[in-house]
Amino acid sequence: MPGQATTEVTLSPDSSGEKVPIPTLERLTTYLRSLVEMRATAIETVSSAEIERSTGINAAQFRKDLSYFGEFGKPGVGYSVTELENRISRILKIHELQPILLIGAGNLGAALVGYPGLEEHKFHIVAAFDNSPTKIGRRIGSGMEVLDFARLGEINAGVAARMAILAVPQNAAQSVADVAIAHGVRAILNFAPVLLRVPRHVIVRNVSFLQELAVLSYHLSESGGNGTSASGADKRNEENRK
Amino acid sequence: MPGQATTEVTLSPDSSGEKVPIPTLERLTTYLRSLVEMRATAIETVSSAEIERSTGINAAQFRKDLSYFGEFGKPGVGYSVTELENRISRILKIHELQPILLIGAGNLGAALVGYPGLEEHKFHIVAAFDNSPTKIGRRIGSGMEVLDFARLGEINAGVAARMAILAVPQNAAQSVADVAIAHGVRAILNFAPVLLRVPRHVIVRNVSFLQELAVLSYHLSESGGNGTSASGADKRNEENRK
DNA sequence: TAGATTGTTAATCGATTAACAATC
DNA sequence: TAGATTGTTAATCGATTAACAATC
Repeated sequence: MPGQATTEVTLSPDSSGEKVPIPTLERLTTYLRSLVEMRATAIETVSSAEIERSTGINAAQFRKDLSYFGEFGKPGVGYSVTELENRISRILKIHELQPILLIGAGNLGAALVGYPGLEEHKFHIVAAFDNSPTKIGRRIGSGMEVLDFARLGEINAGVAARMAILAVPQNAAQSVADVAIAHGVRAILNFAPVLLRVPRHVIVRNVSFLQELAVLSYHLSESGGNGTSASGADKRNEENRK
Repeated sequence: MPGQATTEVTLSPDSSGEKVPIPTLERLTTYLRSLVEMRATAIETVSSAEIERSTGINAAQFRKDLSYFGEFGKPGVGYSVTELENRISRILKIHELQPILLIGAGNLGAALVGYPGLEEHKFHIVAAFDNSPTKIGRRIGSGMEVLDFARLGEINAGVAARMAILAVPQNAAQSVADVAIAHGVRAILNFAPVLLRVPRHVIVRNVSFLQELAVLSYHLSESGGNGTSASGADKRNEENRK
């Protein structure tokens, strides 16, 4: 159970001294989304069984996930929607604006700047960079000017962002990451299909459309022309209506 | 080991009758990418140790992953780069063009149509749909016309795509998915932050930027505001696992 | 042959789920 | 109180990794 070979942060993930599994963190956003919806519908209290119904995530899983961070509910009653929402936001550090640098202002970069969910969750793209003269000076999203990538250091000295989104071509990704890291970036969301080599204190998450499509493609061929069903894709996609 | 409570496809994932883990499928694309690069460098043979170096994925993991699909290498020698590349492509059914419908022609949709990796891996977006009059008739990517979503059935009767990418707003996602499924779509890559309820024979994969950012945000706060790294300056990397 | 590297089994590690005592 | 639902422990399930006999 406790420490083994790995890096071991042991900064107390919150209450218990246990390391929080990544899948747990991923699910927290799902709970959050559900809670926001419930609040919008003026629902005040929610049980783990109701969370299961609305998110597809097992109720025991939900309770276990929360247990890494303390106690949140009242036995026999459930959870306060607003309180739980607040606490999860704090756990994920998205209760306050989180400044982010966007590097790469192509189609994908533009899509991200315009993505409505970001601001809603307090993720704030504070600057967009590109190194192409045809893009520098143009505006993407709702009026954000694309800056010369060469100015990243100068700009980040002011805004002090620790997160960056890399939406650059494969061959540029590593060198761009190096520069970003040199100027204080410590967490990278990488859209380029490359293994980024980074110092130990930097965290990288990769998003790969191709990977997702390939998994679908495989299952499509597996379940054959007939409908044998491929057991669970990702979530629990049972249920139908209509 | 063999059958238990789950759905159990038992259509032979390929050689062994075992169910292939999703993480294995995800890694196959990574291997593929690496192999393509090696072929470009005229490397003819590769060992699992070399795969580990280039992808960051454990050599035993690589061999185990392949074992679900048969035997690929020669003991003492390694794997033929081109042969392995071909076989993985076939496993993922991306050795031949895979037609895909794009639904939602906003920024994100446009980014996907323009994404160079797609065609490279034989994923072919054959039609793009939207229901907004301001988008219908316009062209995205390199000249693909945006069609009225109402025409999806008609169009898919011709192209017979089984995969769809959903890049629509949250509130439209479910109804759009229903329509797509009614017209033959059986695999969905969903970018909207919603739990899609679909019939059992349909597979969904979700891509959530927010989830990824949240995980980064959490870790950022965990590893502390100060620089934990007492050691070396900037570079000298460590590999980045998952 | 000697050295290298595979494919696979077994050991480990980690995550999910079921079960239940505690408690509102 | 009786019923509901939590938080947590224990059981299960699944995935990763190490180890090694087989073999080129």
